[in-house]
Amino acid sequence: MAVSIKDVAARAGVSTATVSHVLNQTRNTKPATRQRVLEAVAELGYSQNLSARNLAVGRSSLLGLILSDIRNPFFPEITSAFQDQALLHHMEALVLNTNYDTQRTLDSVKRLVGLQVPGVAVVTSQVDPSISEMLQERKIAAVYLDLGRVDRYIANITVQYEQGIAEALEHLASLGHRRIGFLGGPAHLPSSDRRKQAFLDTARQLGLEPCGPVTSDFTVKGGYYACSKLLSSFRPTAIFGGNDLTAIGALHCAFDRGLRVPEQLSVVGFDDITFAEYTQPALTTVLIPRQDIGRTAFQALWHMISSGDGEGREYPVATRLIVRQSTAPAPQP
Amino acid sequence: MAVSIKDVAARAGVSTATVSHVLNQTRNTKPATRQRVLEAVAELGYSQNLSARNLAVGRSSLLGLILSDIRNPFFPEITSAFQDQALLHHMEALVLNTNYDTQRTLDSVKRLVGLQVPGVAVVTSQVDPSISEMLQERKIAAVYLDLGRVDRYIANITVQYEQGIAEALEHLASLGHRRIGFLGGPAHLPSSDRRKQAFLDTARQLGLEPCGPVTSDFTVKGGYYACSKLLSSFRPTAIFGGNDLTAIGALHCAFDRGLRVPEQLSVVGFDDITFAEYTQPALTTVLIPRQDIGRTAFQALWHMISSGDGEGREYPVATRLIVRQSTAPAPQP
DNA sequence: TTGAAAGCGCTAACAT
DNA sequence: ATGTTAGCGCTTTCAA
Repeated sequence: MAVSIKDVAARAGVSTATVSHVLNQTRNTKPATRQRVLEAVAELGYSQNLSARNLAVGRSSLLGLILSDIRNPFFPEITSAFQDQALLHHMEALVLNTNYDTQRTLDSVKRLVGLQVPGVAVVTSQVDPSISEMLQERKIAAVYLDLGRVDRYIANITVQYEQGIAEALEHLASLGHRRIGFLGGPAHLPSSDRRKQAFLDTARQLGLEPCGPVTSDFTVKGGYYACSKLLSSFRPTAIFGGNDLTAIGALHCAFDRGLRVPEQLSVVGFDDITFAEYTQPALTTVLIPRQDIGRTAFQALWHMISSGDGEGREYPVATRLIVRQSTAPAPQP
Repeated sequence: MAVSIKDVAARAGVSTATVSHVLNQTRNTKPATRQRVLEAVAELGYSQNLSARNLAVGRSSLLGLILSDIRNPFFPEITSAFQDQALLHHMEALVLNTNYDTQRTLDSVKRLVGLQVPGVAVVTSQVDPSISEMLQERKIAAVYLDLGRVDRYIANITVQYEQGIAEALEHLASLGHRRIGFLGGPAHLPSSDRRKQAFLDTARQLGLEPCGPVTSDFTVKGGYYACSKLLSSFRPTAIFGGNDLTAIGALHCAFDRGLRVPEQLSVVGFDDITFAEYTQPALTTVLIPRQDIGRTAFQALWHMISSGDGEGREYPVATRLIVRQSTAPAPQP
């Protein structure tokens, strides 16, 4: 039906092997032959059947990218950078959305295994051990976000929250803030815990009075209620959101209480460049470089795939503080 | 290397044909046999090689989803709904990002052709004719957004902006607004043109004084400058953003000029449920049901793929007005 | 109810 | 420098 390599070979008057080699640049060919093949390809509008190719070479040109929620603005940035890198290496990114559902994550991995992908980036807040096991057993390269483990076929990206949080607190302290609230995330999330710990450690070090942490579930609504609780119990002049959605919730909460940000309440959140456009310009943020994460994830996979042994590495990714419209604390009544 | 269908067959003491049929439920098998096969599959941890399967059946289980910008919050919603539908039908969605680049769109299509996908959803603001031609020639089902054409292997989704815009204007008029600005999009975009036209038509019909349109490029920054220009030339009490990013830009502009929204300036934009969480609660919006678009896109493809003839259809998708914190125009100085 | 075997389109030895 | 050909793992017709 569709035009196949045989048609091209016939048209160009060469063997299929030659066509294959020309297309993949996998051995020398006389310029004239090469030319004829390329012409035939163009004339017939031929495009490689990648299923066949993948079957023959035993691995797919697809790379898996498992995300917990593509609708969370955190992830499209990662996706985009990952895809761009993949494209450069003639690979495709197959993005799978798990909706924070462990079972669905497992299913996704199985589907990727069936697709014979050589590598998978797992960018979810939690990773069930069965997932990394399944991948490692099959020698499929995998890179995780803040998993904290490195092994054969297992690489890890560590976001350096600590440094960004320290910068943010130093900034607030230098403006004169002392009572700073923290809206923490779910206790079971390692990244949530690290952020809280970094906040508390740095706050102590700087001699500040940390308020809270009050726990939220890392959603806008959760941030709203946590902030509400925090403002009722303490009188912070600044609030640090445990993640970006939480900080947005805090903004809404401040708005509803008639507290102007940042004049009467400074809010700091996590963020990245694109997302900043959609929110109020008053939000000072710790930037999590999502593009870097996406790019690094690909590179980690690529490294394991192309280096024979598949030995994984640790990839630190720095955060950065973005200051906007900061003010000193308002005088208290 | 990996466990193949042969291994399963051997383990279960049956032929590969039987294994295949059991797995695909494509013919009756004695329950006992079936049982043995399934056990063997479980024990060996077998998963189908989809490359081989796709090669054999001549079509991939992948569906293409071409987006102009995955980082624009408009698209992840669509992606998510599309993927969910695909999953229900045991298909994968391969999401490709074109960054509004025509050449890259063309490349994406070629890659999808190579992957033997049976269908492609093209959700970009512009579609080069060469793309729909290439797909149609190869009998690959395609669905477009606001392309305005239906044919064999070509379906179309039409977003009913007109109705949503009319509702919005009626709403503003009923509050007492009369001078309403419009921030239009690029002239070459059909959807941009339709929105502007709908605005002007309805405004005339309601006896309002339309201000503008001032043209923007459908970005936040573009909306900011367009709004700035509009406010300098006219004295509108309300502004209608040509798309969601534009409306956000208008909000920022109003903020920077010290105009409170909506007390001193009502801003209406396009939006959808999720996105609304990230923006100010003051923005009344015409909701573009992105989930509906994603779901409908899949269904359109599926219909063409499974109905023998591949005849495309027209799929209208309604918009909806979401009113928030609306106010009457402030008394003018 | 099951099995044998011929492809699907491509790659990569091995030949020439 | 190029051609021949044996698979890759699966589906599916045809036989049994």
